[in-house]
Amino acid sequence: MPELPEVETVKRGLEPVMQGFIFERVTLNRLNLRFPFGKNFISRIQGKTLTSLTRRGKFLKATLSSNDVLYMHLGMSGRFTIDNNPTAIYDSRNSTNPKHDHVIFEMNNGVRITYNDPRRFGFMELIAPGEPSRLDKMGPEPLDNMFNGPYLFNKLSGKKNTIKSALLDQSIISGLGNIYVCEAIFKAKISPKRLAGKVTIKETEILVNEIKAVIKKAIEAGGSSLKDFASVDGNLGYFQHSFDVYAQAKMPCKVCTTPIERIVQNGRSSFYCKACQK
DNA sequence: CCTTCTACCTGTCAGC
DNA sequence: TGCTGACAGGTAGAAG
Repeated sequence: MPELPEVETVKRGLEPVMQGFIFERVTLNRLNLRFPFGKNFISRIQGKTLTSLTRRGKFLKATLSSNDVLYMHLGMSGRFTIDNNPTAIYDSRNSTNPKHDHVIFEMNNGVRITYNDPRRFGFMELIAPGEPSRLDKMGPEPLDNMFNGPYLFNKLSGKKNTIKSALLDQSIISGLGNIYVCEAIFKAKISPKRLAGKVTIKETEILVNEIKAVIKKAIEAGGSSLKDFASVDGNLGYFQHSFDVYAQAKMPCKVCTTPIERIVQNGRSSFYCKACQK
């Protein structure tokens, strides 16, 4: 269930073993994940240096020495593991079914990176310089200064969908998923059922601050997981983190003890406190 | 254009 | 024990 903080953790884990190194061998164990790997996927990567690895929203973005960019999305269940890393500590909790090992990168430093994804909602795509990509329409990063009260208020004004739905829209803000949207609107005391266009400027300021706080805290938790386990796993951050409302149905609200409710919006679960969130 | 719905995919778990 | 159905949810594209 990787959202921005988990993808950031993965990025930090992969960077030291991939950035600046050459892809010696790329192996695909099937023709597609969610989408087909493009034609010449292997030949366009093999022999190239990964010059920089960054994150944008929930995407990993690997720039190659050819100037092609490899976009990688973990979908729901994607994870990377690092082998032949002398500092890696094997953790059986992270073991994966090898039948879902779909992509293997072998770098010229002797490190092998395996992408495993049981549900195959993830995808990898090579984009040539100047070619349009999915990231073009992506909204600002939550921690960027341009993501602020006035920006969000402006984006929400006039919108007829709910605040829950609007915050999941990656063109408004990138990187948020179901979990951190639930958590952030709880902190901001806004009901998931509120219409986006009805959120006041004052509430928007509070909401922006809570989104930044929730994301920052989760990145820090992911960072400490990475340090402890020296492995790359988008799920680690979640295990260390307990949520105020997400998946807490019927549990007492941490603020007022009212039982947390679960409702379904746009086919997704929302968890909230109907006493605290208006 | 805007919003909502559905497909995609498999592992897990509750209930019978 | 084994079956069935619900659920997890990010994204794209269709439908409304």
